[in-house]
Amino acid sequence: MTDSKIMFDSKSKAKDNKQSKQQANQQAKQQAKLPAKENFSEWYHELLMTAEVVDNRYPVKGMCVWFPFGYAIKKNVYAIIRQLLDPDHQETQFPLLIPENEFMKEAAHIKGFEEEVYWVTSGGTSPLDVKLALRPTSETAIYPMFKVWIRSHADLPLRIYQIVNTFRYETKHTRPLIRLREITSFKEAHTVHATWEDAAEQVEVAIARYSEFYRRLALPFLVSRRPSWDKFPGADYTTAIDVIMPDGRTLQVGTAHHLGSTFAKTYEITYEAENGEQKLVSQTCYGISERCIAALISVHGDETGLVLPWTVAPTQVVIVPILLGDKEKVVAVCRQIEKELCSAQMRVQLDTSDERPGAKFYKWEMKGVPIRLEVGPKDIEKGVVTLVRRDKVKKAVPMIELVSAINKEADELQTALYTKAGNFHESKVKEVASIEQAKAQTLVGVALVPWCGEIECGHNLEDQVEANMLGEPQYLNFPEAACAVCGKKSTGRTYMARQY
RNA sequence: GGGGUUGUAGGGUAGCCUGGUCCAUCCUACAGCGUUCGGGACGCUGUGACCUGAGUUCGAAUCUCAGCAACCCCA
Repeated sequence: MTDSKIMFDSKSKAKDNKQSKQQANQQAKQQAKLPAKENFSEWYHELLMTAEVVDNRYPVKGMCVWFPFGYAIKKNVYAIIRQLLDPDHQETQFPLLIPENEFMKEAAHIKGFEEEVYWVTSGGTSPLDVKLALRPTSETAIYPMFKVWIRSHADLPLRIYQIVNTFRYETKHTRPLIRLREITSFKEAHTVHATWEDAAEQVEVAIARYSEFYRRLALPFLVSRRPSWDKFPGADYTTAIDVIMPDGRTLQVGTAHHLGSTFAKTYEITYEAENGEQKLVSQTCYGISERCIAALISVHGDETGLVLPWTVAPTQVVIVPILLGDKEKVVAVCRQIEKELCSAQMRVQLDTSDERPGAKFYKWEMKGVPIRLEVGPKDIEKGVVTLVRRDKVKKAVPMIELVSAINKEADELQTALYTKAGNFHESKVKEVASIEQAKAQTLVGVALVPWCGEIECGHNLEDQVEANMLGEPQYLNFPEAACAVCGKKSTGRTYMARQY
């Protein structure tokens, strides 16, 4: 009797357990989805981990580990940069360590970086005679060599670039890929020219290349001339590219600096002109870092995970077999398709793991794979493949036209991504007339504010609007309007935003 | 630069307030076996954690201090 009671009890308990387990299961599945993108910060951090882009658990502040998958994205993205620069730039590599005496030569430059430099002060147990800086950027490493390399006008223009890690002791809050103490993938180009005008032209070339780069990533951006108080330390002027993030703040994802002859004077970089005269060179430098990946991920991603453009996706097509009926035949057909797509130069993955199809769908959507193919008995019977784009467009395509159909869908996906991103971008930039309007707009996006160009008015704007000035929009013309501070009429404008 | 919150298996969590019930809960992930497979399968078995250091105490995941790290808000 007691036995039966115990049995009853344990049985009902087991039933309760099962129910609560199912509930917990459902809950866990809900939680497995990413947080809403409106909650940008949380969404961003979780996506980086779940999609395996970077691992922020490395035990040094501001330093991340690239997961192999994230690294694969990075390689593909940087392949585009290389492709755009290689025709007239030479890739090179300079040392990480810079001797203190070289680093300390250029006063304006030092002032901009001195609080952010890591120093190597000893070798083993012996203190170093000359301290060594970990490059926060490489001007002071490269330019002493330029002095040695450049002799005559025939050596100019000189254009080099390197993709290296740099170190900055950031005191502000660090964020994966956005604000790091070790920037792992700083692409810095350095060019040397005979005249100031040639260098100015090179800045335009740089911006054009970067524009093309971001177009290929389907990312809309703003180009602006940074205000004088926010230019690169030692530069004549700085032109920058910013992307608007989902929360309306802007991320600086590219800069091009006209260095004039500031560094040329300091490092005595001169050339012999055709008339035999020794002249100072004019220089530029321009850079892009892994922030471009942060922008890529943030702008295109959604609550299901990454959304990657075709050109940079580590896996472009995933094939998911639906193992029903004649399983061996399904797998055989999948292998055939895999082979065909590989020979069409696509990055293909056939997922034969023993998860169920649904689980695979979620997994590869998290990874941002542009195109998924589902192949099951029904498809085979009809001679088709079920094709699903990452933006959820789904159709059956005949097996014989598969390669061309995929190429077409990849193109359309790219267009769709760009359109979507473009609409978002447009919706986030607004012309305003007053400080109050600018203040309201910068809480949600970017304000385009009339500005006479006076430094005093500029500082005033930043103080009163409580946002940063990105600077004057480039390649755009505006009608006359009254400066939001002093009321003076001009055609000048500035973008204002809260910046990352 | 200023303020705040937090640190428990690979990830997410319960326990902390009020020290002993905890060789630490649950979900997920992972490993093995079997049954499954057109949108996150199930059963059985198994692996895995109290950030670091010092202190208080008979006794610390729990209290105190410091360090390291992460996140949020403001400038």
